[in-house]
Amino acid sequence: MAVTLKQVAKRAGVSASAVSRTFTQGASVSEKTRKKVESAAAAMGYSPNFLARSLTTRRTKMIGLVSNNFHNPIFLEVFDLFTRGLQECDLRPLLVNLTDQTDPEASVKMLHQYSVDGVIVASSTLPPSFAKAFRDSNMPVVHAFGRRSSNPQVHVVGIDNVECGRIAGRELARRGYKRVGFLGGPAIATSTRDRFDGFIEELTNHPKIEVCHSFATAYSFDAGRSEMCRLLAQNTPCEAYFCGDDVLSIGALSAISSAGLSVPDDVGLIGLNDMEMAGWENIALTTIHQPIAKIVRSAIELILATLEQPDRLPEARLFPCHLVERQTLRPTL
Amino acid sequence: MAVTLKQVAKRAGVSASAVSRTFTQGASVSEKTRKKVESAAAAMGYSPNFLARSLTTRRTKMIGLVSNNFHNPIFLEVFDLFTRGLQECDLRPLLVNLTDQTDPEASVKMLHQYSVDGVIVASSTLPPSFAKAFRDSNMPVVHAFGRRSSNPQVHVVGIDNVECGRIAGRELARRGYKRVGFLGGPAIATSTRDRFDGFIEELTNHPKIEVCHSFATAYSFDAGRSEMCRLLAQNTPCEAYFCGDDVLSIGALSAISSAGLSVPDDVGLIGLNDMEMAGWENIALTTIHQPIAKIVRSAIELILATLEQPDRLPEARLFPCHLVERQTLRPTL
DNA sequence: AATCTTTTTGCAACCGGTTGCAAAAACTTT
DNA sequence: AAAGTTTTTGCAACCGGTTGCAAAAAGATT
Repeated sequence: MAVTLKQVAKRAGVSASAVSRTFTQGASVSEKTRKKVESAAAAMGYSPNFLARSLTTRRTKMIGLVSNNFHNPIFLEVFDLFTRGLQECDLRPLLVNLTDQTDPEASVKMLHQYSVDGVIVASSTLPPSFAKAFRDSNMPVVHAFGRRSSNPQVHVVGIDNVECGRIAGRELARRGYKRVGFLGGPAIATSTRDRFDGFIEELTNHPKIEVCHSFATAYSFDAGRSEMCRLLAQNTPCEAYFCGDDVLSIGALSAISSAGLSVPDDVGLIGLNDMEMAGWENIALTTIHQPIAKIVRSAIELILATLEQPDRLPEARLFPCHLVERQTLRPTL
Repeated sequence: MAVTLKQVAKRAGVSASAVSRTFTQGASVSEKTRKKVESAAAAMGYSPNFLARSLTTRRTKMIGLVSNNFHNPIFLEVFDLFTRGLQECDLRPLLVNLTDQTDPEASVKMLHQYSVDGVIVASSTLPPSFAKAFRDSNMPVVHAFGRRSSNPQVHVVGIDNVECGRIAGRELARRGYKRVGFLGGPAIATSTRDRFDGFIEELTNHPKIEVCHSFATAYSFDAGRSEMCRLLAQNTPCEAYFCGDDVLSIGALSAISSAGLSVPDDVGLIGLNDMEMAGWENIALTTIHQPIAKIVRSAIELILATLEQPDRLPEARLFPCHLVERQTLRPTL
């Protein structure tokens, strides 16, 4: 079916090596044979088979792009950035959805069988067993949106979630709220824990502020909404909440307005991510901006560097986040 | 680095063929050698290299998943469904983002070089030159969310956009609106044209209803918002609009509330897609449900069938859509 | 024109597997 | 036990490329 190198060689009246060399960067071919080969190839519609090539070059130029976040709209942007960024570097993402996966080894094995050059794990809610499996895979791995570990064994690119918690805490304190809440994502997610820890830490500097907390079952609108409904039904809801994520905040927002309350007059809200939707006029969420584009770019750079130099020491690149003020916190007193 | 078949063969004391056969479905190996091979393989951590295998089997089990819709949140769901569905069939999606691509041939060539078994194009806004390039690629191609053509040369799975336009028109008429508008996506997108045509066609049955139309620059929140702002600033906005897509509707919704108007009292709105967000309580969009999960499942089935039987005639599978009533149209009089 | 360099070329082995084929081994049947 | 049948096995060729190496061709130098 497909045209092979040998057929081109025959037609061009040269050896197979000559054809191969015309299609490999920096190989030695005379201008004359190159022309012959190129015209034969063009006439026959030949282009080299990357997979066959990969057998000897040991490079497939495929990168496993692994995630389990297919319900948070911010990840559409993440996928967009990753795919475009990788394509620019002449790499192809082999997409792996971990959602249904129970066995971490299975995914690692599969990526290995497809000989991907490296793996980018894009997830903030990766179960530890998966993190471990990828770490032990002896493929170059970069964990984007991951957590810096005290003893990193894999590259991590993301934000300092603890610091984000502090920023949120500081901001609520500054606005004079006296009773504040943390409405986190899944309690098991490391990102949730870190944000929580930072939040609490910061607020210990303000002993007069009362702090409570609860966790939604997922990073999703529904989870945010139902958790906020529950909180509002309690006797004493807080004056303001730090939500572990924008989509959670938007769910909470919906719960608040359903309850006939208004934001920021009755309840204050601060999110995290600054997803596109947070800026929509009917949402106008005050939130902590996470520099996704930078994270993605950096993750790609890091994986490229690791391909060049596989024994590179694991590195953690954490980007600073900043507050974006919109309309869900009351003004400073 | 990686363990090869030959090493396993040596350790197990059998020929390479024996090892190969142990790892191929339905090959003839005695229980005894299978055991020997399996224990050697397990001890060495061997698993067959799919790409090397693909050279002889001519199956990579990779499917190109091509799209240019990375800004409409519904596509996150689409990607989720596709990746999970493909994984269940033991296929791997090689994701291609067409956004920056100017040359259709380049993508086709790349997919060819990676020897994908087939291609799923998931896009409702595919420029014709791309559609043509994929059609001519002589790979199995299924166009999901595509348009049925009068002379189909590629499989299409999607909805009947013309019929959706009719449904919307019929519904607005039924509600007694006398002045209705079509607020479409990009005017070049075939899906937009079809929805428009159906809408107009239906409303010719109601000569007393006045119809106007305009097109947003993209299927996005911002585009919907700014177009609706423009419309509201006119002297005589319509009583109700059919928006070509939910995300457009949500943008329009925002424009309407910013203008101090309310939905559905001042302006009625009907969308198309029934994305998750449409059901959120603070949005509650009345919309036409597009059965994404069915479309995705069907697209996968169709590509599988085409892999089995490559000369299958091009087929168009269009799924019926139905109205989901929420709170953005006024009740029937 | 003869010699020395440099570049280009083809051969052959290899990457990691699969598979048709015929021989070998294992069963059946008589 | 011999003959016939079925299953299992290894050899060798192949899938579509790349690459080290030595020979051939081209170019430079005297």
